[in-house]
Amino acid sequence: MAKAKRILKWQRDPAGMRLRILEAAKQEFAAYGLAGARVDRIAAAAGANKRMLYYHVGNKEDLYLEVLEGAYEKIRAEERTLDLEHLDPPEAIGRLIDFTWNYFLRNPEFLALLNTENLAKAKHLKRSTKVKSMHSPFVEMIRTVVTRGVESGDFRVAVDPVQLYISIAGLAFFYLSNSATLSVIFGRDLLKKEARDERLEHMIALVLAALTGKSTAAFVGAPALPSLEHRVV
Amino acid sequence: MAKAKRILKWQRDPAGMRLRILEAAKQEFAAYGLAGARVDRIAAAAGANKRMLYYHVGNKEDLYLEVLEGAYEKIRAEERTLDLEHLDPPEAIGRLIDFTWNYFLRNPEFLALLNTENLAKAKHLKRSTKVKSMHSPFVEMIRTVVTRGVESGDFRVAVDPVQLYISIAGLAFFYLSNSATLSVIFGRDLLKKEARDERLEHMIALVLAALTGKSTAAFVGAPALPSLEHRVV
DNA sequence: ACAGTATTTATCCAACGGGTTAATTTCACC
DNA sequence: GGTGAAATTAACCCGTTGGATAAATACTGT
Repeated sequence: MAKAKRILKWQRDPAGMRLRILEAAKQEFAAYGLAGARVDRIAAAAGANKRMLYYHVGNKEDLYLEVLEGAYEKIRAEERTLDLEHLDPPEAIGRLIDFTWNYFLRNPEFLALLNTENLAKAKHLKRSTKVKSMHSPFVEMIRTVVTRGVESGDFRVAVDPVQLYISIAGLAFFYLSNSATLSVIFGRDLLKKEARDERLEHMIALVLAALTGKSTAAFVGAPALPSLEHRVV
Repeated sequence: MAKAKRILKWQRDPAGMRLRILEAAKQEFAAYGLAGARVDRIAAAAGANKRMLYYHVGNKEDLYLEVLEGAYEKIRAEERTLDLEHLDPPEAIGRLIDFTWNYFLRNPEFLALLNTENLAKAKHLKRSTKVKSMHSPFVEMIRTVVTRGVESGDFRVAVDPVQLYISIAGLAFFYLSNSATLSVIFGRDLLKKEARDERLEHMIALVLAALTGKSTAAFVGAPALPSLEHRVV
């Protein structure tokens, strides 16, 4: 019988395959956590065979660490393009908040991955050499903004940049990462457009009011005391 | 051979058993998440047999939901004893922050459970009738404080109580829940005593400064710009 | 063309893990 | 002191899952 060699059964594409595997793995780990993730599902979603994961990346935990490192690289890379140095300090902080918020919104897997890693007490991250090095520049960027703000008189207080960043990230992270449970217990959809806009305004107003001492219009104008009924929908 | 009936192999204690199972389950789910938790480990830790879980509570997910409900009940119950109504508004908010922070510190499993439930998109919580009802009073408690603060002139702004609570919780939650990864990334131990104290001060100062417009001593005096080196340790 | 290597597929398996069945022991009440 | 229900134990079942093996197929340089 003719062996029908003309029909290619598959093409080689190691680089592409690797990317598809990592992308599929990211979604899977984000959706189910490390323990809940299934290697077979990752393979299927990547249009690959399970064996390929082991060939291209390694075992489940190696795969997970690679995904995690990639996630950190991506956000820190985007942050580097923020160019806060050329804005006046309050604007710079506002922009950082805005970016952080929208990045978290656009990349919900990032939040889930961080939670997963913290459940594991960062044991994978500790093994990672890549990740540790990429944060000093980021902290320095914020420190510069704060220093400039204090010198210009825009900020009445000098805050520890790490403390400030954790606060900014926390205001956004908790809201989004826990939106499912918060929506249930407070009986309103925290992810709908108006709620998201309101949250962003609230966060910016809160942080800038504390830093500058001046109440922004947004903060004052926030939809306070919406009604006696807390279900605003 | 003598049957040695005198020696009791075990005693009945259904109520106690149930409690031990729930406590063991809480630790297990908090430590490993829902998917990572092992029914056998829970049984062992409870000093019980695996079969007992199914006898006293139900399957793994029922067990998990019961643990989760218990966790919410516990924090809301403690919050109810805060008695914020009798404090003047800034003090009341400070106290709420202080309580939230310390509760999270004392009950790290609570944070882990919430993360686990959010990974599951709150699908268990949605089935729970108990939990939804117990949050309105809590929101009203905060709303009252805010209203009083605005009326007394202590607060220059009226904030949505839900928004405010999410911010307070977020400031504490993110720091503690993510302390493992953050400690690695920023190269300093965020859980050591001084760091914890500093964080609490920072949070109170941040929120109160935003609400009252007045900079508190604590906020100004925060260990800002610790040095050019961000590793403070 | 051809050899050698890189990539992919098709199976297999041993361990694990949730859940169940059935037998055993304790205790409350008569 | 006997009896039946409640509580507990021990043993097993069976689908799942991470990982491994070996064979097949495509590509590369010569």
